[in-house]
Amino acid sequence: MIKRKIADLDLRQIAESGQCFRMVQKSEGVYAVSAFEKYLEIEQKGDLFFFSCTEKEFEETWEDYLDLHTDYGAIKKSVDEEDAYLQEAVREGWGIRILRQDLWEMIVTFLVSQNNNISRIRKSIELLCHTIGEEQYTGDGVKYYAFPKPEAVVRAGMEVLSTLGLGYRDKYIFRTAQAVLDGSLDLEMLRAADYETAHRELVKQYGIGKKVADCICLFGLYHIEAFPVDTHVKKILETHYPEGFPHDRYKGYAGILQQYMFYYDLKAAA
DNA sequence: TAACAGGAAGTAC
DNA sequence: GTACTTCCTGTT
Repeated sequence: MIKRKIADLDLRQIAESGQCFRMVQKSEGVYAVSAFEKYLEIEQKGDLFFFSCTEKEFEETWEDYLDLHTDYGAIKKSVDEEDAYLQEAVREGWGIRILRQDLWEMIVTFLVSQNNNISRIRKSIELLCHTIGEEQYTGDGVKYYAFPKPEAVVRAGMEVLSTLGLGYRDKYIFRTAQAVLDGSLDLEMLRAADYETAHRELVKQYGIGKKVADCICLFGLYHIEAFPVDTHVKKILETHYPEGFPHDRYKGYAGILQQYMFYYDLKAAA
């Protein structure tokens, strides 16, 4: 168990921001997350955080996962003071960060996300992990499931995938897993590529369009210049930025601002 | 109940 | 290139 004081971080906001689907609330201020075949519980008390891991694991995995090396205070400060909408969105989602999540997990997750809603996405991903993910235990004996690798997806086959309630998305996942195994989709190449190249390669894949590719670039490759436009963001842009979003002002990190806006819109709808 | 949900593929022009 | 339809299924 280690303790840290961290600014610009709120677990509830991140868990509900639609960028990750395996961070669940255990109790008031306590969240559990499974990523990179590891499991972590975090308790938040204001800007104080308690992590259920060793110093070593924190530095090797979770510090980076939570993007703690990025100065979100500076990003929020850069927001145009005249832009009342964006100011309000940032005030509402002040503790959001872009998690540095696993690429393969994000590919599958955002394939599932298409024409879908958050609660159902969460259930589908959890069922997928429970059904074909590897069963694992923490040092304290807490059981959890790792996210299934491409090998596990191919091994399961369409027979199993089709029972998971994924709808027509099951074949996208199966064929993408096959593509990773046969080398036609090279994850290492994607990790090394710049945003434009990664996006171009991703949309070649069956089931991955422009929007899903942008989500994968933003959440799976940390290309924070990627700016996914879904139906919600499209409406936001039409309503608040009829002249177009000021991409020039926020060149290189517009994706982070997209996340504040998306979360704000989600909260407004609730 | 029928429509909808953080899109993409397939088809028709 | 752009417009339109269809695709699975849990939820409301």
